[in-house]
Amino acid sequence: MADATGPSAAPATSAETEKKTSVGIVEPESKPQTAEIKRWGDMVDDEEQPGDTASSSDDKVVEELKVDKLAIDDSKKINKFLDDPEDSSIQAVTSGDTPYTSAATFEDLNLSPELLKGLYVEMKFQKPSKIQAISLPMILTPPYKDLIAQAHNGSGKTTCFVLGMLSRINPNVKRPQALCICPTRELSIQNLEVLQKMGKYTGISSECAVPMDSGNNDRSRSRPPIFAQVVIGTPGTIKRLMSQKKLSIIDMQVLVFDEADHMLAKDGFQDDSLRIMKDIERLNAQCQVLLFSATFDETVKNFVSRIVRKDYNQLFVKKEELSLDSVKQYKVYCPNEVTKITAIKDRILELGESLGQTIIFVNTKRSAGMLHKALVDLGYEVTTIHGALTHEDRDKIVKEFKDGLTQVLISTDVLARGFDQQQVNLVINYDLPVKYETPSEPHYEVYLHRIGRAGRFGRKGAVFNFVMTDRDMMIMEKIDKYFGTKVKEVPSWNSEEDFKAALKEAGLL
DNA sequence: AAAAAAT
Repeated sequence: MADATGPSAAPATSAETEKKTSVGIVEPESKPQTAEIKRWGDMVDDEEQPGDTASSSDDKVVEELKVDKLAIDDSKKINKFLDDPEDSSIQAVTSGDTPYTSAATFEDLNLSPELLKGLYVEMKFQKPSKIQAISLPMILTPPYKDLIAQAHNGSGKTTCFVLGMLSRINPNVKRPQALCICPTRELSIQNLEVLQKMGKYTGISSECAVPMDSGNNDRSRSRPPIFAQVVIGTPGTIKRLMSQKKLSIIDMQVLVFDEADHMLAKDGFQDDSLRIMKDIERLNAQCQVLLFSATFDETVKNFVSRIVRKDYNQLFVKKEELSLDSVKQYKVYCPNEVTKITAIKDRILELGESLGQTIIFVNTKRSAGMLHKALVDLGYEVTTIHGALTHEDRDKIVKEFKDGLTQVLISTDVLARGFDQQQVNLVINYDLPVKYETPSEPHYEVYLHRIGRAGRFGRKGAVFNFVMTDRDMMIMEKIDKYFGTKVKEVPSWNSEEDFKAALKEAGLL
């Protein structure tokens, strides 16, 4: 148990010279991938790492995996309407000399028959996505090392950690063995639903640990202890259950942080997350920690690499390759609030359901309420979600949207991350996401997460960024520069043709 | 003071 923690705890076989090859991640040899490029071991973290991590980065091997788009198209693309989200590089850094082989099929992963059945029958998956192919062997191969994994929005990260949790449960132990912490109630519920679907045939028990009925007076202290084998929830509730001894962590094998960059940011849930992690670590030093997100800015990246166990694996994507090609981004100049509302009304809502579903992001609850009232007063059916609503209302609004009963959802950043609704083709940034402390700076991570609500799993999508002020103009320029994109301008907010042309170009009309 | 979580 304790021997799995130290850097020296690598498996007995430690042939220094074999390190490069033994660490390798082998691409599935299925296709004639002549265009595949591999680069080995020469580039350690391109970030400047002071002395403290020198020893750990020495024994890491970096590999850049690139699959040429054409090679994929030629070979196995079945659905030509889906852009392949896999065709960008993921940078893998493995540690120690554990060999990993990329999983070409789910069968390669030694999953239980019940779990495989869940993947094929319930989830209707055929083969692992790129992040799944690379990360799952790292997650599932003993010795169980911590993993920091970045992958594109909608590329299937949830499946990675859900499979990780499900496949490590001892069915005979009827106590919590896997814990997943999420930033919002909605994401916790969504992840639990995925886990229950995927694990349908496994008999594994699971439970959500999120704040309960807000409607009544807080009698929530009478919550019973948790015996479920997998627990997914929000930090405050998890922390409370732990301190009340209603959530046993003695058997914990896997600890997952979804949206890990936010969970471990100091303006996020750093304190709660660290507390939970430390408590579990203290009782259970071998517990595997998995950190997943589409974004890790340099600060967080540096921080998280220090808090996981020394001998960890990591997968990262360059920020210039993080934007989804399948989601076309636009900016629209609107001189004032009224024109923003008119543009939504005349250019978007009037098109009706042909666009699929739409999410309109705003920066504040007040802005959400204002826009909601304006559109409802104009006679349109929109729903709105933000953190000031009751839990019941939030659940209801999300459910209606997921069931397709509502087409247009106004939201604060409560749904910016992780929310997965495949029918969302259009995202509107009614307000541009900015950093709170420095409102002239874009919030790059929030921007990327918001636009990632469209284009799930390679689907086509469009984003309209409403630009009202000079400051907004600058923010869009900074976003372009940061992500290496060139967000096109819709010439006139008042032109039906302009919008239709944009939507057509995005593949939505 | 913000989004969110929770006290």
